[in-house]
Amino acid sequence: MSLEPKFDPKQNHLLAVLPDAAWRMWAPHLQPVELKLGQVLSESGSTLTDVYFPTTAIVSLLYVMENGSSAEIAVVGNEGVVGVSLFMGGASTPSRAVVQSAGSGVRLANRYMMVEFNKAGPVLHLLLRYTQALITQMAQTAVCNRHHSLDQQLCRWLLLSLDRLQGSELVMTQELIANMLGVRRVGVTEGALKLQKAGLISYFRGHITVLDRPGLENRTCECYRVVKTEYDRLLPALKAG
Amino acid sequence: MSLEPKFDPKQNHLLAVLPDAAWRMWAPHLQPVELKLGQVLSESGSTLTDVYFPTTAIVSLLYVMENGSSAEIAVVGNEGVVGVSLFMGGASTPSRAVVQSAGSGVRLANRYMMVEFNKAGPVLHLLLRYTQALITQMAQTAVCNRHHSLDQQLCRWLLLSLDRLQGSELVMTQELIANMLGVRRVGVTEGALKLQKAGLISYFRGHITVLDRPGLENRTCECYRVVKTEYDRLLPALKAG
DNA sequence: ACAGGTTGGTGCGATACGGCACAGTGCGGA
DNA sequence: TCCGCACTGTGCCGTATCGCACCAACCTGT
Repeated sequence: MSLEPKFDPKQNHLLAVLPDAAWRMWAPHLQPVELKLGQVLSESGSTLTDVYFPTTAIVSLLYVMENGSSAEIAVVGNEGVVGVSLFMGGASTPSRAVVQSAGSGVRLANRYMMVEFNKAGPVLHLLLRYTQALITQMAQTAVCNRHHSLDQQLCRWLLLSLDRLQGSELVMTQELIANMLGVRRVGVTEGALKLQKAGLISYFRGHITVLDRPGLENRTCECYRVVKTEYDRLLPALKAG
Repeated sequence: MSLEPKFDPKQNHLLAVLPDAAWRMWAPHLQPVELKLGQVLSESGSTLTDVYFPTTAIVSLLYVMENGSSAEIAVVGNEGVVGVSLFMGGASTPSRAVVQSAGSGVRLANRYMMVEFNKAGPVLHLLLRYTQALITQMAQTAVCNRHHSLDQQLCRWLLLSLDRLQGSELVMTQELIANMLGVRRVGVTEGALKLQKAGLISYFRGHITVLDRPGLENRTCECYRVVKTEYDRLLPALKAG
């Protein structure tokens, strides 16, 4: 074996604990790659063709907003793998994977990963696609907490809740909403007052009615749309229902 | 069928698009349940025994901090399922599932879910456990963005990066760290200055050396520990490596 | 009809962080 | 050797949000 030790794939902990049979399947197809600082392993929204197992490099999962500012959602080193969306069945994610600390890793083409994935049944596939949508929601929650105003987050929260109900009324006190958003109750009061004065919602003692849904969508940040789009993309069958 | 229409399991979109064969397996075991406002479906850290498919209810995934304040990580309605950690192979998560809007749902005991899960091979199982750890990291990023100071987040970020490197040096400018955390570069400068003056780190033109790791752990918030613990729990084989 | 709890609204000072501008300092290429 | 750039540090001001305290309106049960 002429690989330099620094390219030993087993430096990646996931590969290190792979069952022997799987290791023998994958080993010939693992390509050592040098990962340079700032290198983009996968662009937001693009279809992935490979997964990367970092050995000494560190990769950041970064969400870049429309205005250019960004936030790291998670970090992946030799304990993990970049390209989770492939075996989750989603093919892409709304975040960018960028090398945060230069080093090495190994690349595996999607098709080998798929052999494993395809052993699972359609039910698990469905559940995993849902889970990927859930991951997007979590990531966007992190971004939103970082960058957007309480008012925008309130709109986002109302819309996400509304999407999961039939009518246009929410039974929900401002105190509870505050707990959900992780802010003061008073903050929600102030935000809700603005929305009410703008004629977008009306509420009374724990009952919130949305009067102008497009109005809410205008006020909220991109986060709502990103999450919504991703649910629709990953679970298209649900749109009709 | 004597079920009231409001307990029709197919109101849940995931169940609605289930392949026929799977539906026939599961249908007899789906128990209609009423979900009441504030009801806790799963407590943080406890081992799940059932998954819940909401039909008309909405469930919040809530992270409750040690000091009692909280933040919603994600919301689940009739488009999804509560208890993702079961088919991810993790059995529990550090967040609480609480009913945000009363309504109905159906419950499925873990063992039926496991039939599907077990069709997948050990490789997918490993990858899914990793993914669940990644989910925890994302959720904690959201919580941290909401509740903790830039200084604490900086410590958390340094520690998470350090865990993925060999030595105690990071090659990383303050500007890049700022992009990761989603804050101003100046904010990182100020935080790093404090850490340097406290003797915890030293840095020079893009090279950061951690001098006192326990000191950093003391300064950071619970988020670091939660994430670390969850990685160790879900991927115990990696601890030795 | 009254008491007590729940829900929503207002006020006020403290502060952490953002935006912006600019200065010092060391490295590295021509 | 010198210029330019990258990295870090400082200052100033605006503001969103927090913590806390208190009040007003309304509902519920006895």
